[in-house]
Amino acid sequence: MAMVTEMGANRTYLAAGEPGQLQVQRWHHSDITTDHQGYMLKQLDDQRRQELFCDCNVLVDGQLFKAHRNVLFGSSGYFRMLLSHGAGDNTEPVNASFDVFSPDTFTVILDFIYSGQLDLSSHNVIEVMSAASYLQMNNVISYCKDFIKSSLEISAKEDDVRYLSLSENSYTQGAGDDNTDPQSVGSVSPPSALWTHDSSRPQSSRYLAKDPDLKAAVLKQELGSPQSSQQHSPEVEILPDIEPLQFSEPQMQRRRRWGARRRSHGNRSSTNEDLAIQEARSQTAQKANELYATLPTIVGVMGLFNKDPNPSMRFKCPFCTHTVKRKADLKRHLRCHTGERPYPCQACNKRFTRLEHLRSHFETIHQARKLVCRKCKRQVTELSGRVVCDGSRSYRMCTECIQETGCENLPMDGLDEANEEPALLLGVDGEEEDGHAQRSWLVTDNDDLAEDSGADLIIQEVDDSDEQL
DNA sequence: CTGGGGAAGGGGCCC
DNA sequence: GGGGCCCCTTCCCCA
Repeated sequence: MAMVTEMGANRTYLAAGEPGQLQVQRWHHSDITTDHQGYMLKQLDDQRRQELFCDCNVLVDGQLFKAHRNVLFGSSGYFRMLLSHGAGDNTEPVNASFDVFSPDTFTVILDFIYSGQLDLSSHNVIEVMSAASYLQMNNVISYCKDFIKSSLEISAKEDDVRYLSLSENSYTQGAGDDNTDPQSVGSVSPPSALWTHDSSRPQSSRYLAKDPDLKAAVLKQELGSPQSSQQHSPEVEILPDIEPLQFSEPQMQRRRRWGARRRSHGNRSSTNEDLAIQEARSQTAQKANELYATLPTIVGVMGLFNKDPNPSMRFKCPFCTHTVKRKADLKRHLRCHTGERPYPCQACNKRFTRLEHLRSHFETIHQARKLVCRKCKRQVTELSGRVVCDGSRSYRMCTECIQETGCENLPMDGLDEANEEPALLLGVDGEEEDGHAQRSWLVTDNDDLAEDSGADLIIQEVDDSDEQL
């Protein structure tokens, strides 16, 4: 038997027998496959709407939904477990009841199951994600995450390299300030979703699902839609009613870092870019607040989590599968999803999700509280070592290593760090930062610095909406 | 390319 | 509920 694959035609066929003999050919064409899958899904959806052959009754908060157990089985881990228990008896209709999400939410979920179209908006995405998590529909969770990410532009770390390259280009081209188009920077795509703009519909964004099965399922409907002629690939369309923000929080941090670097090189500007960042930050805070406002109604879930034999009240994160015992811990955890960083370091402008992280950062980076020589790693006492500054960073070095590296040859300005640091921390316009950055590898004589119990650390919990950059 | 070390981030839990 | 501590993992930089 010979198998021939024509990649170009995306066609595979199997030929049996010798030339001249009867050949059995099976051939597969992707268009036909997706066409057939879409057609079948459409048929099932029609049957559901007409309540034909429905063998599953789902009661959601008093509202009855009818569906096919095969479809639910194939779409949801929850239903897979539920239905597999009664797999032996397929004659009786299956009943399921939910009160942990609303009928509207289940309508969105069910429509997605039968059509591949997920009707997400900023108002329902949290609850849809929570319901999807409950129903163990990982693909829906993933799409909700992408929707939220794209809305908040909480970019993942995969974007770092691309962003930095953009930043480098923007900021190292001399007049980078005015040339920095927020749109160009904000166009970094979320890692698992592709966004494009439909020119026929301004102000809207289209979500391109990467799930091939989903694409196939949706293809039929797309082909049948009036817009299909404009499309080159099957897509799942989500029409967000909130505009994607221009900058994510990590992106803004990097912009700020680059901005500080530029300022330290004497290129100061605080006009359109700062305003754009301020606006974006304000929007991020607003979106986070909107998300928080919806949480109390959905995060409290009673049940078995992590195979805990004792059922207890735990709070489930609407963005992931993580559960915590305390609401306060959930609030803390949510910051890793919302991108909130309410604790800025006034010395270097880096922002943190927790006060303790800020404190740790400040003590490690700016106060040199570790009594270890940075070079030789030996213990350093106040007599055997000194604090050495490198830009905004401070280290301790033993006397021998200081002599080896030649740091002692650097000018010592007799700076009293204990008095200098609070002023530095209070500064917000970068002036102090500039002065500090110029004092590269200074050796200071202040030994009280390390033992000071953090009094130098001025902590401000900043309201993002009116923060000065 | 790889391994080590430091910094950052996140979870659990106690006060 | 907030603050803080401890522990672990991940990321990033550098040799």
